[in-house]
Amino acid sequence: MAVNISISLNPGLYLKDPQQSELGKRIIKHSILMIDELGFELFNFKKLAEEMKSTEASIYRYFENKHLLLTYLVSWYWEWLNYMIQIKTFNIDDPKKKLEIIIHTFVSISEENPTIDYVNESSLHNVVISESTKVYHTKGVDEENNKGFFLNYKEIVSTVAEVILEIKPGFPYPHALASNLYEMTNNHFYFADHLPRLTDIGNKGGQNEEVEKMLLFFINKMLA
Amino acid sequence: MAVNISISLNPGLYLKDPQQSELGKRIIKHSILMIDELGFELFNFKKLAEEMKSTEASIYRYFENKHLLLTYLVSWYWEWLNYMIQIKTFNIDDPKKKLEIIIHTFVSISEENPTIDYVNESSLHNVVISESTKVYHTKGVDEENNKGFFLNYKEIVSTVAEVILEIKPGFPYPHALASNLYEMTNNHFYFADHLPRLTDIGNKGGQNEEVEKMLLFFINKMLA
DNA sequence: TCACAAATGATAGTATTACTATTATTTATA
DNA sequence: TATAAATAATAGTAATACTATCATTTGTGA
Repeated sequence: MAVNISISLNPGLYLKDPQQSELGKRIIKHSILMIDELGFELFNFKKLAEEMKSTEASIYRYFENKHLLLTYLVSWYWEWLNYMIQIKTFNIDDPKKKLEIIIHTFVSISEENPTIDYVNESSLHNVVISESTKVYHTKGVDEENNKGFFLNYKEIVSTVAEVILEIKPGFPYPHALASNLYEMTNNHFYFADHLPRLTDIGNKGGQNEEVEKMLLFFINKMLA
Repeated sequence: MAVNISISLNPGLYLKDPQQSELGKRIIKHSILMIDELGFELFNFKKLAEEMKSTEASIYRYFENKHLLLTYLVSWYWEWLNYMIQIKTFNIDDPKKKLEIIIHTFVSISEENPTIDYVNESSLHNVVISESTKVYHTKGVDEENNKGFFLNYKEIVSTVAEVILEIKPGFPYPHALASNLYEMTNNHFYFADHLPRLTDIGNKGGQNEEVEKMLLFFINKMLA
């Protein structure tokens, strides 16, 4: 069975929808791999063009610049995460169970069955962990926010916040706890790999389980 | 009384100690103001040189590049935070009280009496809030970490983690909770200003108090 | 106060980056 | 099979991120 999922994203992010053509899909595929490998600063459209045997000019027909390409990729991740959360919590009634599933999804999303062949989910998660804060830490945030570029992130937070309120009606910081759970996940994967003294997660195997356990511990305390 | 505090930082961060000369101090002063105003991406040494009536070449004699300058400024902030925490918790015995003082310091440090005339503490705090994750989210993290560039951050986390363990011996995630408290502070100031749906903090006045109250709520739950 | 070194300024130059423009060629489609 | 659309090939520009060289100013110790 070939499931054809197409993640639909804010058209302001691109000049031409990359999911609608072969070249566009190759841009997505190779940019994820290259940003994962080189980091965002050393990545550029010239290198990407060489790598994927195309030209700079062709890539510029899809994305205005590398910042918007990164924003596109991260939004893709956010939307994919939303999608997985919806599916996996669909017929769960117990909000506590829902939150556990959400946390499990935060932590292990990149190990799900690959859904789309031109996206290496594991590399994309690495990109998100290492580079995603750059998406909204710029002087252009407010303008980009007005264009709706961060709605996919807000949706995640909104979903989780609702579940938190179901578990504990009247909880005073549902959005903060929600965004914090998400940010913590990425931060502590990063810290464990690069700045281990900022976390208690080990940098050997079983990291996912450790982070998941920690997040569960935190929410159990917070929502006790 | 003129107190002459000189914050001592890792010499690997600069080519020539900017705190040892007038020009160096002007670099610190104007770079903080310009990064606050323009954001890190639009900031560069040419603009800085024009602004401070010096030359690019002179600035390059102090800092290898703008990334290391930002790292220097953020380290300055970390060390200043360390210093304030030491002073303010010096003769406090009760660890619970200590943690409350630490949290108050996280939140309101930029409103302390200015300590050093070439540093606008309020602008520097803005720079930290908006740009500091870029300091350690690069492909060079591991190398820079080996050079000890992030020790000042680790010291904060280590101090807070110890206090956490004093309050609750055996607490399983002291470092994670410590780094999370610090990161939350900056994140929620930023979210309140730019992405309000990711937080529950308002973007009107009294933000400091709101964030402080939230952090206190969190630690009370976590360490109950 | 002279001589010398150190710091800074002035100027120029290079490689790379981040694009834009133009024309040629290939591919899809009616 | 003609035509439009997409892509490739190529060239070019302005800005960025530096490096190099030499001139001038400033500080210092004899």
